[in-house]
Amino acid sequence: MKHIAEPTVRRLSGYLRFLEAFDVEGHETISSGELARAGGTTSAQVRKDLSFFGSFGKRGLGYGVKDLIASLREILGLDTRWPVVIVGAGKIGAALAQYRGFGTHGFDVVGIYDTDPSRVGTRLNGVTVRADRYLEGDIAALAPRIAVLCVPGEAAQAALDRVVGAGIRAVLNFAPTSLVAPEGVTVRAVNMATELEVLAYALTNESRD
Amino acid sequence: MKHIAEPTVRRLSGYLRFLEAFDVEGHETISSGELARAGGTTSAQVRKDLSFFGSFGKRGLGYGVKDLIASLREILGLDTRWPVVIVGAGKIGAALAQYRGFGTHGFDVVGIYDTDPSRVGTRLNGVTVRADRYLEGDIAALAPRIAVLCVPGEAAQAALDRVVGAGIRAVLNFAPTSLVAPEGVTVRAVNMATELEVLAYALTNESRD
DNA sequence: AGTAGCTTGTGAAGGATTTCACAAGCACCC
DNA sequence: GGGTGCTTGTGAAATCCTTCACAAGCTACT
Repeated sequence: MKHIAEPTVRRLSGYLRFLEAFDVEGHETISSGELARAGGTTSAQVRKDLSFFGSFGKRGLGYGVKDLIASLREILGLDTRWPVVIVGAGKIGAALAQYRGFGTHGFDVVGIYDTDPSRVGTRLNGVTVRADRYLEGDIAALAPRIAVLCVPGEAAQAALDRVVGAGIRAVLNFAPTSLVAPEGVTVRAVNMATELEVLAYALTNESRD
Repeated sequence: MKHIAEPTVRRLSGYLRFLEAFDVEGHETISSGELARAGGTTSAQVRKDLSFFGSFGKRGLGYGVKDLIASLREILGLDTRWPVVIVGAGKIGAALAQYRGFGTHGFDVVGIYDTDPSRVGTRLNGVTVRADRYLEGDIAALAPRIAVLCVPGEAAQAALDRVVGAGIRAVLNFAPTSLVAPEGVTVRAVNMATELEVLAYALTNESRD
């Protein structure tokens, strides 16, 4: 398979998100133009994005909503479920653990870890917070493929090293620190400060030309 | 000013994040190569990113850490403080409101709003949750420039329309829905599902070539 | 069966971003 | 004061991504 650009994958995910809602509303088909408007892009972009993976539409008609959902789920690797561990049960970790959309999108939280004894033992959405010393053993036993880091910035690199050492190769980092990972490990960062700064930049340079 | 690509702005934000930590560690100067390693990019990219805005380094030496921090803050528009409102005081809204990094990076939460009477009146990090009917009036009075949406997906578009109607032109959306905004309004989305799906895609296609 | 009206899929063109490569500049040392 | 070793800043080249534009294909209708 040819290499696919990350922005393309992101857009596919967005299309899927919209299609799920569109399906619930009872629509049977959708055109690339409608999908584009919802995804903030152009119809040509939508068709090009999809064309990397095959041809899913009917000319003159558009795309079958349910079919396209199924195709996108398969493309994104969502036709299997993904076990996930959350490292850090503070505010953000706890909020994530209780986020229901997690489960409905194919991701199962199989473990939550924290160093703070006062948090260990609490239940979050059916999963009990465990002491962080069980982290490596549990990863070996439960074989999660993805780790979500919700630890303070100072602890993030150490947490990354631990989960990577235990065999994890995909990490979602909520700590406000940029992490260094070995080759072959995918790290994605969700960083409040960065998002706000991009907005601040946009506002500052509104009068750009 | 020439138009600057968003990925560039994102990287600048990342450099700033790293430099702040680097400064605390007591370093005086940094080379583009070190900055690149921390930011997961290349030294040429770092220099190119900075060159859009001027020349901040000394040949043979690198960049003065404090100087570069100051320059980046100015570039990103962080030399003034930005008042922010948070719409929705559920798990995520509450977690954000209590996130201290918010304030230390130049953003002040001046209002938090919710429709749920049981949440109205609670204090989060010094700010009292107010009923959503005050939203428009408060925006007019307090003149926040940025709104952070932490409402359920079904309510997100309506929330966006309200804050935009009240004069907000930059929005950070945590709801798992893609929103349609009028021209001139910048909307950034932080979407757990999308981030996880990008990871799932990466894992599924590990053996790409 | 033929025509009209849409919409997809896709090569080619265009534009944007990243990488390359090297001249220019600074500090330190002999 | 000239030489050495590094590092920046930046045009030019290369790569990557998006947009264009149109042939092909489907449905519905006459």
